[in-house]
Parts: sequence; structure tokens; C-alpha cells
Amino acid sequence: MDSKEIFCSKCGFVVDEKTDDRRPDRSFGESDSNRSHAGDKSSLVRHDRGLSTVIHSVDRDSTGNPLSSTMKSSLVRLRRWDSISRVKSNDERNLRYALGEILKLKEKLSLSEAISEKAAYLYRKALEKKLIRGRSISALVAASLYAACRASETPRTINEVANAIGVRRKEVTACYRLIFRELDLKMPVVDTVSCIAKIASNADVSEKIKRDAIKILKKAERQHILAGKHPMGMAASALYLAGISAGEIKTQRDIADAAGVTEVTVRQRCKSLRQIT
DNA sequence: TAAGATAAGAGGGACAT
DNA sequence: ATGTCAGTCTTATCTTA
Repeated sequence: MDSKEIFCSKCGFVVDEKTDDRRPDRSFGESDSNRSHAGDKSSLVRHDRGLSTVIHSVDRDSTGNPLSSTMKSSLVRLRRWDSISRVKSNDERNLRYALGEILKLKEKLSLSEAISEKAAYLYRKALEKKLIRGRSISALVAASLYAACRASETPRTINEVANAIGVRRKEVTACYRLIFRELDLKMPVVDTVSCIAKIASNADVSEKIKRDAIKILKKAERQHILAGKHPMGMAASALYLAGISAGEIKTQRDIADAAGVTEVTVRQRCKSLRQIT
């Protein structure tokens, strides 16, 4: 379990990411042979990957002298072309909007930079494959972001993502399945242990119970009763049962709410878990 | 009041037609 | 393409302790 973020174990707020940019900065001065890192890191979240050239509007040349009138008029032409070509196709307009949405969601869900980059990458691929046709941008954004979370083993539910962007869950799941299939995504199996961590932080459960719950899940895994079940539901039930045997009672309601599933689901999973303990 | 039981319904995968 | 089937999860309601 190596999620790329450092977060508060109580509330899940992302404090920092483990992605430092430690490459040397611009180094023209001493040795011209090493120009490896001039300029900003190129980012997938910028629609032009942050590689655009800006034609400044001050009419001076690089040494600060005023320009001749012929140079001025050709600059005006250049600027016009530049502004026209910057956002030219529909796809780029689409991308610009989508990437903005990704950044908004990243803030709302306190996700790491690495994840928004991944989501942006997925969205680009989806766009290339013409998968947006007939679907809303928002739904595809949500799906990309959710996929990025899954890929990074950062537990966020489809519901959370869908609510944050205001799209019906149904559409997000449909888009997620679509990009999953079309882009040949490989997802790591959902780690029930990290589900435990998330629920525990939501429901304020002690360390001991967390450990007990993990033991229960390991046992269940060996007996293959986890397959096909909602991982959050399984984790919630394990936590609930662990709480009971340790005397620290949490109600089904509390646990179910913390896990984002219903009490009934918790009860169903409890039935199968009780059979193996 | 919490926990358990039960029923109806939604949404999607597998498989056949 | 469309329909059916088994299985899962949700919502709602009722009963039990």
C-alpha cells in the first residue's frame, strides 16, 4: 500500500504528496552542457501542457530598446495568430474545460497532484479515442478522476466523486466502465485494508479494533468469500464485528455511514463473516 | 432505540436467442 | 440487438429485544 500522499489519519486531509521535483534548476551559468531543467515542469493538467509561448505586449526588444514600426506591426500580426491558434479545435476547448473541472475536483476531494495528473492523462486518452461523443464532459471527468484514484489505491467512492461534480452516479459508472474497457486499464484489486483505514478514520475507531478487523478480513480472503462483494461493505462488517468482540461497541449505523454503505449491507456481510470466525 | 428481518426495486454482467 | 437469469446493493417498513 503505497499511496502517493501524506494524509492526516484522523480526517483524511491530504497534507502533502511524496512527489518532489528534485531536479536541478536552470543552470546556464557554470556549465552550458547541462540544460536539463530549464523552465517549469510540463504538466498534463494544462491543456497545452504548460508549454505555450507568451508574446509579451510590451513593445521592446530583448535588450529593452523600442521596436521599429515595421517590427511593431508584424508583432501585432503574430499576437493575433497566437491567440487564434492557442485554442483552435473543439477538442482543445473541450480539454480546457475538462482540465479545469479536474482541478476543481482535486481541491474538493483533497486529492494529490499525482492523481489529477493521472486523471488528466486518462481524459486525454479518452478524448483521442473519441469516447466523449454523446456523453457529458463532467461525467467523463468524474470517471477519469475516479479511475486515477483507483489506480493509485486512494480510496474515493464513485458516489463521492459524482456528488462533488454534480453528476448522477449512474453516468459516472457508465463512463468509468467505458474508459476501463476502451483504454485497457489495469486496476489493482481494491485493498480492503486501506478501506479499513478510511472507515476507521471516519468513525473514530481504536487501533486495536483496526488490527482485529484486518485479521478477520485476511481470514475471509483465504476462504474466498471476499470476491464480488463490496469491499467497503466487507471492511465495515469486519470493523463492526471486531468492535463487538472487543467490547467497544459501534452501532451498525455509525459504521455503515462511515463506510458509505447501508446497514443492510453490513448485516449481509456480517452473516458470511460470522460463519468463518 | 438499536438490531434484525423482509420485500421491492435498480443497475449491470453473463449468456442465449 | 434484445431478453432472461442470478446475484448484489439500496431503500423502506415492520418486528423484536
